[in-house]
Amino acid sequence: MEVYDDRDDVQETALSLRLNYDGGSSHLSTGDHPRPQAATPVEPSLTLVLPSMACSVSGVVGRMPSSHSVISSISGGRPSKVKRENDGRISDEEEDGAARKKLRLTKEQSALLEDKFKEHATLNPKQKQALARQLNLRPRQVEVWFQNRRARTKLKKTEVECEFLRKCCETLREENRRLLQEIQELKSLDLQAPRYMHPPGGAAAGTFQTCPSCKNRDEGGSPAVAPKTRFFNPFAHSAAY
DNA sequence: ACTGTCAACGCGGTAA
DNA sequence: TTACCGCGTTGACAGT
Repeated sequence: MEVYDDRDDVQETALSLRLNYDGGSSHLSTGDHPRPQAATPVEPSLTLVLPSMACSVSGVVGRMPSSHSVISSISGGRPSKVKRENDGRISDEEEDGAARKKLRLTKEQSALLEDKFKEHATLNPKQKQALARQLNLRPRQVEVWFQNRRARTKLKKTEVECEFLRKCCETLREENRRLLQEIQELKSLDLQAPRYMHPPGGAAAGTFQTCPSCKNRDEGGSPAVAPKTRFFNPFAHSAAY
């Protein structure tokens, strides 16, 4: 397969790096996925869309221009180590002795992948094959792109949640500060004012005076304060064993 | 030189 | 066993 780089400044470098990135046959089996197709394709069940991360490229979505039709951009760089995986299969890095170069997807490829990702965050084998054909990439590359894209989505979501929690924390801290201050103020008032108590039976006891509202109640008036609330005890409502 | 991004890898877990 | 996924990591590369 032909290789090029969409960045103008390095195009000549890329052209000198024509690697056989053919999607078909493949001795280029990568990672842990040089496997036959699954017998039962699984329909995607999840749809995740993060508009902020969607890359929109005007115009060219859906079909690659013919000039780009067999192209993935691979930029030049120093050779990396040739690695062999634990099952003996050869990774992408080993290609006629040439090291794997950093692949950069073209804008068109990225845009189409993003579009497909918006439709569904996972691909069944059929969709993967079709997309790979359409993009002139290997199915494995499409698969990896989707995996990384899901990871990015998750990371973004986590960041958003983290930010939300941070704001919640800040709000609660502020509320706490306010309540503490209120307590302080009430305490200082309490030191100046006479002390009242709410006697259980209505009778005044000890050294405390009965507060006006309790006095009112004891004298037959309607209580100024709400009756004592009963706290919900989750264990009290548990089913009998 | 440093840092962020991202394609790709390696491994463990899981479902069929 | 196979195919796939999530997760952590690596390394190339671009931008500063």
